[in-house]
Amino acid sequence: MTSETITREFFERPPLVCAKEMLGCQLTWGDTAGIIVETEAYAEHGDEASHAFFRPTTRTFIKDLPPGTLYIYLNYGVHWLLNFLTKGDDLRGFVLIRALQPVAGVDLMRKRRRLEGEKMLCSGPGKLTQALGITAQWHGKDFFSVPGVRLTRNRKRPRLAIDRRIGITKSPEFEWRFFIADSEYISFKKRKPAPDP
DNA sequence: ACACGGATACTA
DNA sequence: AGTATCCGTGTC
Repeated sequence: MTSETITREFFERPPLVCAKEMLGCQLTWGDTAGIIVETEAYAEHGDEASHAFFRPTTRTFIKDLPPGTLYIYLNYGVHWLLNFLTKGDDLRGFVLIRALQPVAGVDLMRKRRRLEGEKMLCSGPGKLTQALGITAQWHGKDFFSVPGVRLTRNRKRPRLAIDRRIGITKSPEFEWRFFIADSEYISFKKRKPAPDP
């Protein structure tokens, strides 16, 4: 099976493009790994849900650091959330990793999560960081300089599904959440289709 | 439906 | 220093 390693050029594109293209890629983090099955995009400009909209330090972060830098922060005082900085020419922002399908180190994930069920291990942005052992110690680090960590594409493009982002109150209308349509490992069931008029 | 939780960044 | 903010999870 061919396996292509993702390099920095991947992230030299807009967050919407990267968020879609990361689906189906394998994220390896030390002794654990998972297929990315769900992502969300956040834009530097025009997106009120992005930290860049209300935090000067996040705008500085985007300006000063290279594409592929990890942006990790604590949410609700409990969960670390993993984001990648992406920089297209004039469209910059972040991709939030929201769910993985576990493929390696599953027993270690179970131990860290104190859970047995495989589908529960990484089916949420806070769950997957706990399963992979990700904390703020990698915040601001260049993904391509972290030992034992890599992104690879080792399967054909999955069938995409699109929906609104989850858990936000600002700019809720943007359909910037992407997931693998038939995956059993996403964080949130697909919204019911709108009833016929 | 609701409690839990704390680092961060911004104000003063 | 003090406080408002927050892109969730698990259990009720």
